[in-house]
Amino acid sequence: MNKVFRALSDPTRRQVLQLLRKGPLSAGELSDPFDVSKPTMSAHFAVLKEADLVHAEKDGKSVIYHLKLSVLEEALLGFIHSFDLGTETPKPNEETER
Amino acid sequence: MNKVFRALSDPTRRQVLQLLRKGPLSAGELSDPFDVSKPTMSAHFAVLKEADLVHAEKDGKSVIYHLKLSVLEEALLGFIHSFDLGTETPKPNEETER
DNA sequence: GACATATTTAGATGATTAGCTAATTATCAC
DNA sequence: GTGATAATTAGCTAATCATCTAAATATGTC
Repeated sequence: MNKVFRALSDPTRRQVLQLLRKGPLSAGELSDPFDVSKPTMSAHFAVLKEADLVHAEKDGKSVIYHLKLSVLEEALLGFIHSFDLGTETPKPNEETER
Repeated sequence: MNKVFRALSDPTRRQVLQLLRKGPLSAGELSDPFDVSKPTMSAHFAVLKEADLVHAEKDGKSVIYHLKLSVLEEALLGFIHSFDLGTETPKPNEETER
């Protein structure tokens, strides 16, 4: 969960996730709209993968990235719900990592 | 919105927000549970303030911090909803900052 | 095998970040 | 005003981060 928020802290990575809304895209296709080098984009993909927000699948010369919407939703909605004080399980404290 | 995600990327800051769930707390009270120096916590508060996630109010010698739940919700739910493609207003693209 | 294409790894750099201690500012109580 | 308490600012450091170019690793085509 820490990794999810860390991954989401970069605008480029958030935009990559948005691009994946409509369906899987290759690393190249995902990189095209951005004005940064391929290696830089590759590093962004690695962060998203590490956070389990995307799944990478090799297809010939390409690598196809799939959005893992459920992971994104669980992290964000889970966090938001922890503030609702009523819709939430009596889980008084979590997130003591660092 | 970029600032919100940036602010949320740190576990300490997320925990500060959690502490503020039940009501306003002073800088000192917010710092107590953490094993870092007061100045460091003060810097965290500044980031949260900058993201508009908290409101600071001076009260005598103390500074009382209030959670701005609406800002948090709008940012996170807004982002999540942009993936739902159906529950969402036709706002095709946003977040082009950086 | 030689070449082209797609992506990642290696290695370096400048900027940002979280952390600290020491000093400063603000407020309250005598 | 002195002294105590609460919080922030100043100044520094080590670690992390986003970025780059060049090189390496597939994979497919001829």
